[in-house]
Amino acid sequence: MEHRPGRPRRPDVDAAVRAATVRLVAQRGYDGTTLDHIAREAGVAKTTVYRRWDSKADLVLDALVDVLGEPPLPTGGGELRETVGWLAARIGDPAVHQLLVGLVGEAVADPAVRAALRQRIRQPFEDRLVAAWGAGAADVDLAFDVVVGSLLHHAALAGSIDTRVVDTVTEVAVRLLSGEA
Amino acid sequence: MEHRPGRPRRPDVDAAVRAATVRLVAQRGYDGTTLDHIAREAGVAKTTVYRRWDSKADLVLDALVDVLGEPPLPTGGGELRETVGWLAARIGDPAVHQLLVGLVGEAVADPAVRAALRQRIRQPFEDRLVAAWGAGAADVDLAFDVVVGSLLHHAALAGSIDTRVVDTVTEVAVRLLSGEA
Amino acid sequence: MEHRPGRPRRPDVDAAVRAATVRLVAQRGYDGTTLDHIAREAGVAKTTVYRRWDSKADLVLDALVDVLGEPPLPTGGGELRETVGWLAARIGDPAVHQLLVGLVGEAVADPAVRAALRQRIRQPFEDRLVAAWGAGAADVDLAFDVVVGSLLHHAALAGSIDTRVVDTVTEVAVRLLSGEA
Amino acid sequence: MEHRPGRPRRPDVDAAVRAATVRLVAQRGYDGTTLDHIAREAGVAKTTVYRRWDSKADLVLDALVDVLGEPPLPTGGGELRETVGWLAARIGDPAVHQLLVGLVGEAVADPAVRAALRQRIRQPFEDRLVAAWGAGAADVDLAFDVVVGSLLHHAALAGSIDTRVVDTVTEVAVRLLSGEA
DNA sequence: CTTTAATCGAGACGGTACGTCCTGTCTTATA
DNA sequence: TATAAGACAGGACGTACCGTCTCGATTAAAG
Repeated sequence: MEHRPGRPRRPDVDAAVRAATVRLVAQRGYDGTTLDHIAREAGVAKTTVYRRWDSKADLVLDALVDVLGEPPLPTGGGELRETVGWLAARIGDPAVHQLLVGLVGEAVADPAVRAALRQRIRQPFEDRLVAAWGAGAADVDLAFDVVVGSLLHHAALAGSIDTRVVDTVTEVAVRLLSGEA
Repeated sequence: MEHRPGRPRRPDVDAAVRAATVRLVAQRGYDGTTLDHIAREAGVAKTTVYRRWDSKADLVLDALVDVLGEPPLPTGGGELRETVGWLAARIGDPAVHQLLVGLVGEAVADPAVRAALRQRIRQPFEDRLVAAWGAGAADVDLAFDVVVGSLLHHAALAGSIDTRVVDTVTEVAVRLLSGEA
Repeated sequence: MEHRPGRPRRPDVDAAVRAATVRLVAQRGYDGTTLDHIAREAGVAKTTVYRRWDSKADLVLDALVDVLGEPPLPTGGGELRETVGWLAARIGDPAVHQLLVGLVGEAVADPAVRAALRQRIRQPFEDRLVAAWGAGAADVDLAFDVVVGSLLHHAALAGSIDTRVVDTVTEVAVRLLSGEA
Repeated sequence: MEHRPGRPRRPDVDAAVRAATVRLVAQRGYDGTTLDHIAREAGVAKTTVYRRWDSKADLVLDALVDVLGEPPLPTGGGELRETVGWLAARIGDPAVHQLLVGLVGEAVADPAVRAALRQRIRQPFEDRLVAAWGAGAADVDLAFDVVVGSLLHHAALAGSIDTRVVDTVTEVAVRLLSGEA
């Protein structure tokens, strides 16, 4: 039980700021959301936000990890479709795809965001599937890109996500992972 | 042969500005590229750019349409794979995916960009496939989203595009369009 | 009659910003006056202020030169007392000493402000006396420092300026300049 | 011999903090000196500084009183010129005028600083002269403002203090106090 | 050959977000 | 109670970018 010197950070701030971030980005998009606005919404000074996260991208990624949740544990047979379906459904959540599409935009120009996105979003998903199914890492990466990329792009062009598309994309990814490609 | 009164527009400006846009966005990304910078690079005043395009998004879309080119005409049998493969290969061009990913980011917040992207990028592709193959518009849209979305997302997370991925994604899309889904 | 290219600067902005600066600094002091506040008060964007003046000190000095006015022209005999008395009276104006004391504070740390203060405030006064009276530049500088310094310090410690002090300081300076020191 | 409950204050802290303040303000000026910086330089936590002094101005004033020292005791005839000359010479010390000019800047906007400056800097000087010489308080105040104000202003515009100026100003003040005005 | 009308270059302008800095207050554990 | 360490609120700073505007100068066709 270690004690670091100095005043401890307020324990509720992280959650409040993340929640404000999710709420505002879902409403107004990544670029339309100001750090000043997030701070005010969370009832916190802007300096406090910058003390805990290095940048807007860092904060949004953290909020995304939080709101995304963890892939379900394998519960018997058929968990492949279950896991992939869970991912597709999560992307369907407007909060999730708004946060994600903003980060993808940053990732193009910033290798650090790129790496963080791979490690904190794609990796847990990959770990689960590799462990439970013995799938190849490269195949899982591809399936992930197909599910997330297709649905994100669909959402960007259509404004929302059609359930039929979710199902079809899930089907495609499952087939890719089953080695039928 | 119509003549509007007043000084005619310099005929070479459009091409120069588009070329500067492609070059700069490919190098520095969408957000990292300034309109002042584009204008200077093209040897033109910022006013001239805004007289011809309504906004940064409008200009970038135009530059993208230009650099993307047109889907190849059907040349006999097998043009389905040919057309889809052409699209996938074009996304592999760094200039293309840099321009596109910036626009997708804008599209999320701006319905006008959304509509323009659908009409000027996806529509020509769809028209070609529907005309030549009798495919359903909804299926073509889906295939388009899978190809473009998957590859864009792959590029965003990896920094570049792997040829193996291009091939696999093409295969998946062709299968979707062949009605085997 | 030269024409520089580009949109000409709005001709009324300089005066409006200077006036706002004088008004606000007189009320709230140098440190208590924000550039945002000045801009808003002048009905102008902050960027416009920064385009015309390099820094807060630069702007305040300009406003001071404006509100200080010019030493009176010699009108016959006795203009020595007249000129010195004019200076002392101007320092008595709250706007003048508020602006000035702020600049003196900056001058201590910033040689550029120091030089500007010497050139734009003290020089015109010195020129007048040297030209009309043949006084030595060093003596005039000293007299200037005594008048301005004493009254500024008096104002800083008392909160306002006593007329008796103005008269005595004027007397001292005149005597210094008359060569009786 | 009173004992207050709790841990006693470290006895060396006051001196260390005052010394750090003098050193840093002399080097970088009042505004250029941070309380964080002072604390670090003194090897002390910022909290400790704020427990002992109410504000930056309060601390700097205290450091100034310390570094200024006390006017010399009358040693027979001629102590008027001696006392005034001592004051003028002390202002010539860069540390003294850097600290002082910063405080004068604060005094303009803050009546508390004004009062403290009068009481802790000017009062001892006044007391000495009134007691030993029977001079009027108003005259002493004026002489003080002339000496301090003139030299401070001279230093601010010139960057340093010329000895000739110190002598002349001393002379002027002595004459003012001798009732020859 | 003058008028008319639109273009171009150059740069000012409003508005808004950025990320940094500093003061003074606070909250812990430890002495 | 003092201290070290550091979190926190609040607010100013100066910079950057977008899209609009206002000029003078240019260029062609129309009168």
